[in-house]
Amino acid sequence: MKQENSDLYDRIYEIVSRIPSGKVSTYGAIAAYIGLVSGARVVGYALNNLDLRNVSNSVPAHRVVNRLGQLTGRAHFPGDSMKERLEQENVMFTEEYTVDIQRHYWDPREELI
DNA sequence: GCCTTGACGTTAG
DNA sequence: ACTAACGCCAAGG
Repeated sequence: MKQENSDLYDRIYEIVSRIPSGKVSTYGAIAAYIGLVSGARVVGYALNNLDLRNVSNSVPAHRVVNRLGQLTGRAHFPGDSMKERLEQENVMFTEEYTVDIQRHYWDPREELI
């Protein structure tokens, strides 16, 4: 069965919304879960459209970081709300704008476990 | 309708 | 171990 573009975006938002508090996920993990091998860029683009959809409050995009744990999307957030948000979740930061991804890494399949 | 850019990731040197 | 280039999908110009 073929998936429409809208479904792809919706799926991304759904997975991101499933990220538990105090945990972070990566674009690649989400992309891989959907079926995209190296289409992690699409995931980022989808989150960018979040602002256009005005659902930023429903989708914790601040919990999504790259595989290095760097807050690459912090520039798209008002001020440092992304970093403060993660700190509010007791997420440990290895650097100013880098979270301890190896410790707080969360995979979409963990909910299945 | 073609080309460039982008919240990334992997492989090669 | 670090740096450079290529690849992927989607949207805007």
